[in-house]
Amino acid sequence: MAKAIQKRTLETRARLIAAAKDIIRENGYEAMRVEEVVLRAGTAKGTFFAHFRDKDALMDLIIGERIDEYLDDLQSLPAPDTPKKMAEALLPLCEFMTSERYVFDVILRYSGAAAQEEIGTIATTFGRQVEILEGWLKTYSYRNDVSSELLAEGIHAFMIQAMALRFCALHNATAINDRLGPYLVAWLQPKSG
Amino acid sequence: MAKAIQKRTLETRARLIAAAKDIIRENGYEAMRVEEVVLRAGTAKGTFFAHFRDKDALMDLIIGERIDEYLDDLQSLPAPDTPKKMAEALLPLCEFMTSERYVFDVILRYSGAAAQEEIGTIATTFGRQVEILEGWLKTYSYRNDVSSELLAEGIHAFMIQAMALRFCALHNATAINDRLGPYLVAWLQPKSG
DNA sequence: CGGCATTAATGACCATGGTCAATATAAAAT
DNA sequence: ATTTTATATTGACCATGGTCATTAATGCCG
Repeated sequence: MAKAIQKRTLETRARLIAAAKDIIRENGYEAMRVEEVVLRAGTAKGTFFAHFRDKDALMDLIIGERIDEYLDDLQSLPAPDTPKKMAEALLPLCEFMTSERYVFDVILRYSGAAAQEEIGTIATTFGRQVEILEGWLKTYSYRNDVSSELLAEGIHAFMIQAMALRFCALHNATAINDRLGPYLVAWLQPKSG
Repeated sequence: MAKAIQKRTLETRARLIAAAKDIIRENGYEAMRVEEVVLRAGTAKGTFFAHFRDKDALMDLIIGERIDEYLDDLQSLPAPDTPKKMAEALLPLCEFMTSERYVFDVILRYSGAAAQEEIGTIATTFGRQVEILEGWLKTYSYRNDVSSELLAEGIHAFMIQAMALRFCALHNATAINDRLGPYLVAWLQPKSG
């Protein structure tokens, strides 16, 4: 049996999401409070949790949506033909992901598909990102001793690493791309065995 | 001026830590509640926060201590001469780090030196780990087109990636080492340019 | 219509981490 | 020993996410 979702439901949900986005636009992701969302949306608190498993589930949705926009941009770009250019192409996405400590935390938490069962929006975007990277890797052959899937996963790992070090007191002097660039060169164009 | 810490302070602190460890031993990391710690230690709640910035700071301490033990083990081992053996050597540490979703979350949060200013225990262990890896990399030359520091950071990135995928609904079928092994082979012994 | 079943919304309530002005204790100065 | 200062402890209180039994809409059917 289909769910038979009422129109009202969709409206309420839309109002909640809109309210959350407003708050984020005004004061950033970290500032989002369920109470405030619910107040602006004109619903009771319980309603929020009838629509979203928890606060993070809504964050996952909103952040994931945003990531998807960056991936759209990436996809409209020509495949970069050097590791350095690749790092540059990925920079805007990295910058968004690290725009707030809180945002990066949510992404880390959900990228590993935190919510055990369901695959959330962010986790989905990660799959998509790996696909885009694989496309790039097939366009220009960087190295061919390993599968492009493995290469793509590696790029992902290095992105996370470069971003994480941004928040590290010991290492935050270096810009993301001054770190990601060398990583990708070493990963995609090793000089020898 | 030195702080002139009282003996009492150290005792209280020790009681708090001991209580927390007891709870963890009995019911796991996730189960640790400040209220319960304080109850067992026989102090007021406020005392807890006079000793630790927040709950996570204590977790950082306890988990970091544990990681240090694993690093001691690693250090007492002979340097592994192949990427595969390296992955095997790192397995116990990886298993501890992923023993609970919550533990991995704390590690991720604090590895990037979450608490902006102070360098916590976990962040410190990460520095130490990189040192150990660098030692290994210098003993047997894997590849020499890049610095061993960069290589060590890469190994770290791949460890995180392999562990994160453990919690991913899409990828949790693969064992950590079936993933880490290939990563390290590709990273440390690339076959060509 | 007017009942009837299904789905949505409500808000009082709970769990838990965290704060802070007030108080008690220890160490130093007289 | 008494006063003074520094440090540690306290617990009532707050902030915020999350729950759930109850109530209200909605839509269907005769």
